[in-house]
Amino acid sequence: MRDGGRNDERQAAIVAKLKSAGLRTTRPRVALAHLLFGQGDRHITAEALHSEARAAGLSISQATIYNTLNQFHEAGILREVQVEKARSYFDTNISDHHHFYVEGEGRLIDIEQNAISVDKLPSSPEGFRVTGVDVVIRLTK
Amino acid sequence: MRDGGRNDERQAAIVAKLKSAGLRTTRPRVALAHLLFGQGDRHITAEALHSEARAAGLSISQATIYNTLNQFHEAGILREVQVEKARSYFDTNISDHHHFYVEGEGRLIDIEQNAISVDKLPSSPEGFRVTGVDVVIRLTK
DNA sequence: ATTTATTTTAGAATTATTCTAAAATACTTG
DNA sequence: CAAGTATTTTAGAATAATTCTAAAATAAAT
Ligand SMILES: [Mn+2]
Ligand SMILES: [Mn+2]
Ligand SMILES: [Zn+2]
Ligand SMILES: [Zn+2]
Repeated sequence: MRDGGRNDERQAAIVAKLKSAGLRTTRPRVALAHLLFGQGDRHITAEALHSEARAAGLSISQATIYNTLNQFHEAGILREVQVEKARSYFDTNISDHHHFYVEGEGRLIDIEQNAISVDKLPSSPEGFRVTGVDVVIRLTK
Repeated sequence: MRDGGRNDERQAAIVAKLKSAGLRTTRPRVALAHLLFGQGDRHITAEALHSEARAAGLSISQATIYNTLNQFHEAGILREVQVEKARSYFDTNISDHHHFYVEGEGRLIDIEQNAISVDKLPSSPEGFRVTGVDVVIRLTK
């Protein structure tokens, strides 16, 4: 059952992504990278990713889920978003952008950076440099 | 040792604040309110407040620290700020404003609302309303 | 004063996340 | 390829912030 090599291309793209992030291409990492990066931008928690992995028939430990998410984050191919107490979201969209956060549903929605103008930033305190600007607009029904 | 009634005034102000927030004025609540509101705007964690209380000779349980912070928050006299995984900050400044967050030090610094112009907010998804706009500027040395 | 409703508390429970150290796997070298 | 070495994965325990439980203490109402 060939497909003209389309799957091989996706596979190669994932492998290249990990390689160029300085990460070894192990089976669990490649599989999780497929779930994370294979279907457009996503915002996902560790537990949700673990469920998805199990649902996909993969047997990957919880520790590996956390290790992998943290490694991807440190390697710069995932962004960590802090919107609620006690649980991190990981964002496959690493471009500069902001978020709507739907309270109760626990859902994040991207806002393009230029949809908000964060003008005239106050100057940072002496001796510090800006490592990120996070805008979260909280929503309810 | 009189002081012209200045302490009584502060005490009365605290009591009035709790009353008008619909909260009973119990001894632990009044004592914590003094620590929280008696020395200008602050950003503090539950654990830090507990330490301060002990240092001030108060014996207040951990559960009461959490209960009180949550009640003050629900009553609208404290704001809860989510900047790092696994730990909440409570902010005695409940006006609309934003924050610098100094990573590593765990310190929050207020930014007046009009020091940043969050213009042309994108319209919220159909059926939702905005309950808050949080801007966090992360800093490092 | 008595009664009733609320609050405080010690300690246990919960939950996301990290740690540990041993087994498995990936990469390198001969 | 065959060892050897470095990295990764894993089960399960540990950690840490927060919440829960249910009983004792306190506050408000009668
Ligand atoms: Mn991280
Ligand atoms: Mn709360
Ligand atoms: Zn996003
Ligand atoms: Zn503040």
